[in-house]
Amino acid sequence: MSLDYTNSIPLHVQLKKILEQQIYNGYYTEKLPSERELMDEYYVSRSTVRQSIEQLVRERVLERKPGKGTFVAIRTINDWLGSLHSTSENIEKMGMAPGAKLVASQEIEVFGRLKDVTGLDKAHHFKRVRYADDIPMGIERHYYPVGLGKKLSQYNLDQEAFYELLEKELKVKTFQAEQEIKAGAATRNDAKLLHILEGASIIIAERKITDIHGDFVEFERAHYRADMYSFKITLSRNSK
Amino acid sequence: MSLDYTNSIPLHVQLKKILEQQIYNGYYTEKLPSERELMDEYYVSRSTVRQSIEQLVRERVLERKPGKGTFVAIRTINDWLGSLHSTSENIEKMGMAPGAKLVASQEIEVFGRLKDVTGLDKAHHFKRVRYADDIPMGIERHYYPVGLGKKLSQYNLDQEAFYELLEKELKVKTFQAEQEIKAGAATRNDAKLLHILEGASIIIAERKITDIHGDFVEFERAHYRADMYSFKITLSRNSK
DNA sequence: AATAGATTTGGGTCTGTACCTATCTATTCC
DNA sequence: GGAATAGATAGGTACAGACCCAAATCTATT
Repeated sequence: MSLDYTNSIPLHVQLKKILEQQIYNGYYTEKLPSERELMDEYYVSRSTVRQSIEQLVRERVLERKPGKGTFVAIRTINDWLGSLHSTSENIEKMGMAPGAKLVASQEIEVFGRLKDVTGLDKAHHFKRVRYADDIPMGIERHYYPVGLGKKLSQYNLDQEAFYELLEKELKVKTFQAEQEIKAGAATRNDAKLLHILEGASIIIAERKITDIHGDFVEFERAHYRADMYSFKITLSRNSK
Repeated sequence: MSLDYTNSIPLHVQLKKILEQQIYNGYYTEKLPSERELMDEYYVSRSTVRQSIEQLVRERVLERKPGKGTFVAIRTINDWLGSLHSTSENIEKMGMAPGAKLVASQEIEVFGRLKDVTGLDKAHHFKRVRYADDIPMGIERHYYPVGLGKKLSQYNLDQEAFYELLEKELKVKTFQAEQEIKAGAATRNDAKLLHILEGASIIIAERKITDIHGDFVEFERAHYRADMYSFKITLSRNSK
């Protein structure tokens, strides 16, 4: 691929798109050519190359290491989801051991709201209980396309793995997450699993994750004990 | 103020800091000098000036307008808080009219957790009920340093104003917000105001806002009806 | 064989220059 | 008076060259 000099689209924008593509297509997975090499490859000046790369660094797609080179930034899904998901770390800070137990894994028919959100007819459903030490803290229900679910079900899910599996083992390229946080009351079933009273307050987090192409990857609905779980977010005026 | 050429701190970083200072000190409130003027003022090249400005544009402190100039970006507090606070807009989208009613405004002694968070002994406390059409939706409790509270209490707070007042009238330069979202149960008092049953699920949002110097500005604790209110957040891998 | 020093490679900073397009204003010509 | 045009101003793009720091590697001396 090469740049179109007659096009009115700035060269650094064109180059940025090309590099981005090559990264997401897996052509570059680690180290990129040096800035000077890219100059020669695309017949542009170093500042143009640098402008393209700067963009991608800003968007956290690339990382620069002085003296070494420019690298594809490998951010785990938890890195960017982490800004929200934080409270499981808090549990660790409190000196408690986080854990999880798989209580269900099956293919199901999908209908209602779940069908609207996911766009699926059938889904693979995983149900896990989350623990802090031995205290049940929340119930997580994960829904995946059947193909993906089948693959996932071959792993041992009695751990904190899910997202790591998606990324590292199954090479799913997650991209965007929409999250909604609300409150509700525990059903009888919830209550039993969480060792709380039926009707007690729970905090409900729903999350839909899509990949780079906008395709559905996962829907999660989690019910947490209100007395054990909260979400923390820090916002800053200049989003440094 | 001028740049230190002997210093090992890059010129564009030094310049950035100077500009940032001047903005936050109110020296620049609208239009900045042109890039070429800044070149002459600080004896640096245009690209260095541009680098400094680019940084600030990225952090949403400045805005560039081709053919016009570079301007201080005037973002209201709701612009950046908005990424979370969203559901009051949802109510508007549902065709309902948002409203508020002040039910208390007084100076109080502060203790316990509130004292820890705010670092105050006394505070001014405002209590408001939020409505969607005529349905009570949430109770907001705002706590301010007494001086600020006194000023605020002179305005008509039976509206959606608070943050606009802080910014436009009182010129408070808010900067950072820490927000925590959890669930809880309605107290008898809550229940009465919200027209729900005692013990019903509510969603609790606590927010602490500090200014540029890290000084405390506001603490808010809001109780929303779980069936009327939720928080939505969209996260993206490359935070474009 | 070990280590101090030079070399190479790579990003970081900075200058100067040139020309582009967007905006606004003042002037000129119907 | 109103439309077309020419400047002036401001940011946007792009190039070339120079020199600085960081990291890794090679090399020569101890």
